[in-house]
Amino acid sequence: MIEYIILGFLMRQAMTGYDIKQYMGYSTAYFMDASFGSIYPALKRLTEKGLISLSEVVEGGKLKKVYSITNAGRESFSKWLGSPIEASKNNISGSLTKIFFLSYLPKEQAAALLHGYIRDIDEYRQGLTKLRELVILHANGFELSTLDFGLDYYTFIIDWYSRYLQNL
Amino acid sequence: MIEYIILGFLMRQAMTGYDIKQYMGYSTAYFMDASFGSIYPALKRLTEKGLISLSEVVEGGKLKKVYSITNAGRESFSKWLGSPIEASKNNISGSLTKIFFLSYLPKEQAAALLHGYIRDIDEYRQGLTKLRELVILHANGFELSTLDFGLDYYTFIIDWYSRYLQNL
DNA sequence: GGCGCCATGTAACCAGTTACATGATTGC
DNA sequence: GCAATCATGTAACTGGTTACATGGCGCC
Repeated sequence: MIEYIILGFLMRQAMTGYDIKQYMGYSTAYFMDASFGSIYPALKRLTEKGLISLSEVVEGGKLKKVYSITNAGRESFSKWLGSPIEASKNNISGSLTKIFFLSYLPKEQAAALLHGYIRDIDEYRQGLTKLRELVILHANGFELSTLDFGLDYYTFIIDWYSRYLQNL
Repeated sequence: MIEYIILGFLMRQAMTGYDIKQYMGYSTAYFMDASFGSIYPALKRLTEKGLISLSEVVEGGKLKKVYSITNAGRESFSKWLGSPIEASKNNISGSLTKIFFLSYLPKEQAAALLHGYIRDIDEYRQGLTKLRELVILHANGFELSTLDFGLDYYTFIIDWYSRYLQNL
């Protein structure tokens, strides 16, 4: 996940590891805020894979490693961005990360992606309704309400993304 | 987390590791579904800590390890259940796990817990509103909408738990 | 005799976080 | 001179998952 966020950031401009952390702080922070302990190793891995490249710069006496995305990196990022959003798990971060970078996807492809996500969530919600019939036989009120939260929650997600899709 | 779920299940009745997995499948599965690879080691740890105890039973030729919660375990569980629900992170599972076991908490304490959670989420939501003013200066529409999702999402959470609190 | 379920467990892996270590620059 | 911020990095830990290994029972 963190690797794709980094690629996404580098799509806009070259950055250092420190910059990336800073930028996260006032952009994706609320749904995704990685630590240096995951950013620096991720930059290392991405460089080894050839998806980004670095140039070492000395600025104000400090050594800076400025990373840029390569063509292979752009390709990898686009492939990931266009792939379906996983609906199965409580994965707000996963879906929001794609929304965040959606400007890098052609409009029709973005619409298709959201459409598929809404369909998958709806399917999952229907599965929950079936589960509810089973659970109601043995669960107490408290236990049942966690399931009802789930139903309401997925309804909210479906509504929100449907509205979002219309405004696209 | 998994350790507290196990303690919660054992509050109701003694169970084997396999039972726990089964029971999760038709109760907490949609927000929390652990694998055997985390259940068995957790049972081992809980036993070592003295929070649960086991009796080995041979039933139908199969060796079963039936686990029961100890007094220390009950105490640990109640302490955890009564402690504040973390509002800071996208932690649906965390809050739902407590809702699921809320019947083990005295009504007033349950109400206080939910009340505190709603207050914390509301505070967090206000922080997001402030962040939005900052973000709007440099973000594009897609980037901003992830933040708007956050605002709508926390509004949903607040509404849901407020309604829940009233029906308690 | 083979499939599906019951039942327990371990080893390797994963995607991160926390805490630590280092050192330079800027501003009071 | 010392605190805050800039800047990079590693080691140990965390809380799991996946895949594997083992074996017995019931049923067709």
